[in-house]
Amino acid sequence: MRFTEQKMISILRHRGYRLTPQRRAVLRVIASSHDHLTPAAIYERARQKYPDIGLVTVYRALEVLGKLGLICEMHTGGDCRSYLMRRPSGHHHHLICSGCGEVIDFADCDLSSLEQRLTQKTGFKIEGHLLEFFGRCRNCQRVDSA
Amino acid sequence: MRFTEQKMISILRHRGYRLTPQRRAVLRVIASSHDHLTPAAIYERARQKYPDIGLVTVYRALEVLGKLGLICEMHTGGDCRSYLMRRPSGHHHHLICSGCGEVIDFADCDLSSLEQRLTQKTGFKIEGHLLEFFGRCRNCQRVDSA
DNA sequence: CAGTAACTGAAAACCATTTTCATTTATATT
DNA sequence: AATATAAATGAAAATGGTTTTCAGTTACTG
Ligand SMILES: [Mn+2]
Ligand SMILES: [Mn+2]
Ligand SMILES: [Zn+2]
Ligand SMILES: [Zn+2]
Repeated sequence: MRFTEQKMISILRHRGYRLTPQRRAVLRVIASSHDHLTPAAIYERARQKYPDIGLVTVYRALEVLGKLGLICEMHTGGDCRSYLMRRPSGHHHHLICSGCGEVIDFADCDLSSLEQRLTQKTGFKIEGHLLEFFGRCRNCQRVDSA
Repeated sequence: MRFTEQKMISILRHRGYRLTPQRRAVLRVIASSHDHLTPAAIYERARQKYPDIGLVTVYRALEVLGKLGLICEMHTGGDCRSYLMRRPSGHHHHLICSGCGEVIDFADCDLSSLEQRLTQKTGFKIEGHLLEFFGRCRNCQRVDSA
């Protein structure tokens, strides 16, 4: 389940943000892509709908969408350029292929018992977590062993 | 349990790397700090032992230490400037206070059943994971509610 | 229709990290 | 100890993603 473009627009406006053609273009790109996209990639695609859009504006749109909880970031372990991405509407995590970059979303993380233990031991009030798995997809495993 | 400076030196040399005073300085900083340090912070401290060291050299030393598995990186969820840090000698994770930045290491993550499930569902061969918790430490909770 | 705050784009600034390259140095070999 | 040499260093410049600045434009309210 994911937010539709319409749903995103209504959330945006409901929160007092203006609906500009630039934001519309960014929204459309995000809503219609099945991949996790970098800001630069979103920029490239948005330009097809709206050639005069600036990269700055894409960054600003992503910032707003982030605040609204409509996108989230992906953290690769490596050199960690934080990748912005489209987002299924709920909490989820990633399984990332270190070979080809393929990303699989998954949502069923159960860390609650671990969280409890940590809270007990440290007194921290835990508010969130970041969890990403790295590995090789089927294809890359095949190539590896060839 | 953590590596001693001596242990780190012996690993370094055993792998054919030269032992320079600069690397010695970086190693000493890392081995003697109880905190997670940024490259810049390591640079500042290393200069006290070895005033002529360059920041570039710190980066290069950290790269080598990374290859040798003597340090690892910390990923904050936020704007994700990857922080290099000192490392207890084994696999571990972080519990990070979003208020004051305090970091607590912990090692007992059991994600194997989740990993198995993912492997079965996706065919991925999972090689590693990134797990960080965010929350508020006792102090910051107190300040929050004041 | 205004009136106004929100929004935009170009350019410049930022800033952590990397690259380049000429010089120095740690180490192995005589 | 002197020598040879590949590895390591530091200054400076380059990179590249992201943010800031600022003057002009525009979406919305009334
Ligand atoms: Mn995702
Ligand atoms: Mn740690
Ligand atoms: Zn792959
Ligand atoms: Zn705190």
